[in-house]
Amino acid sequence: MSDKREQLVVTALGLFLEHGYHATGIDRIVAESGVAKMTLYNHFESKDELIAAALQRMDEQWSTRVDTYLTHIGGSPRDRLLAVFDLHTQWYCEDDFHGCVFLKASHEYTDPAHPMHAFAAEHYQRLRERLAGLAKAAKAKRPDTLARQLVLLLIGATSQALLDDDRSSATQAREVARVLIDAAV
Amino acid sequence: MSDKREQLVVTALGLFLEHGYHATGIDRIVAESGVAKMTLYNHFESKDELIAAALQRMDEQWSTRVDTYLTHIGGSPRDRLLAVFDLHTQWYCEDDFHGCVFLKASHEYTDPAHPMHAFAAEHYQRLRERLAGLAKAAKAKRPDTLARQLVLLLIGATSQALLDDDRSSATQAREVARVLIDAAV
DNA sequence: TAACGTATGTACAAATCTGTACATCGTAGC
DNA sequence: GCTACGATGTACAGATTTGTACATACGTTA
Repeated sequence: MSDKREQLVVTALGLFLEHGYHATGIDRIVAESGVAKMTLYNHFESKDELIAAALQRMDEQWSTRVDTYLTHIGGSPRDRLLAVFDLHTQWYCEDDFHGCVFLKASHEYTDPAHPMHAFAAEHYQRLRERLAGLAKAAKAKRPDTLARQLVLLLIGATSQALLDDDRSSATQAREVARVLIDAAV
Repeated sequence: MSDKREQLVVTALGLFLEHGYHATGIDRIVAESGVAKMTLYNHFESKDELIAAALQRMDEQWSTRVDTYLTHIGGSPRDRLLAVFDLHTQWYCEDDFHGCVFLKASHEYTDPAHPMHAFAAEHYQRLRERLAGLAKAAKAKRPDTLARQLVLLLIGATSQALLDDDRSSATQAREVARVLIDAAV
């Protein structure tokens, strides 16, 4: 019966996204999740552990989301590289889009050695490796370099989407990506 | 004798950069600046006003820094567009680099209507317009589109430099920028 | 029926947060 | 020397923070 734990992580994730980690208090998480405070501390040792669980969950969520989207899209490796940008456009158009929890973590915990910051870096490292695999399949000359460039574009698009409330930044980044990919094969 | 006000803004800016806005308390700003708390509230009505003053100051600081760097560099408009990326590399290599206060503001205050978020968006809008002017001087076909792409690259480079503790992300973005600029003229 | 694990609600501890009150000190101008 | 003003230090108010104590209730299982 880990229904309560699930509710806590989901509620916390939403609040962290909208208001940040430091600005979101335990009391608010408890109130909005409809769970008793003692239940929270029964499932998690501390607020930091709840944050870590929320990041972990978002990481898994994105992993499967990218997986299912790319397998559903199909097409050539090049098409799938570009499709990642379409997926980001979908994301930015969601009503509850408030940026990326991992970029947010790197901004609130600037020390690279901090667990939250480190996990955020690893999340994007995993994305980078996945794109490098696709780039290699697309016969790019330097797949790792291309993957790094594409992730930089995605991070830029996500940051700009939040900053300018601009849902089109991913299509804009996609145009740049197309030029890069076609130049790299 | 607004020496104290200056000291407060400088100290606050550094703390906001390293720890964020919500995580930085008034007491710490007061302690590290060596100024009495009442002096702070003599110069600023509230913490939010101090944050606003810090953002304002950083905006002016960057404006003059870009100005002096570009006039010192000289060269063609194309060279100066690329030089902006070199300036960012310089920035990332500073010891006290902890990301961008404006991107940080957009992450901690996700509501686009929030004054801090709005000011951050305006800061990058000013940069965008400046780059559009250079792009026009470089005879780019669509200078506004190019400027948007370049700002997206800069935002991506800055976010990635913080996330991955990677001081080379600006040179990486510069490579992409070079391709875009040469394709746009 | 009895026992056990989980969830609950309230109350609280201890620290920290923003902002204020107030008496005092130091200096610059008249 | 006197006045005015900015800066100081301390103490505090009131709210909020994370985390805990404890008695109670519910449901399942033995």
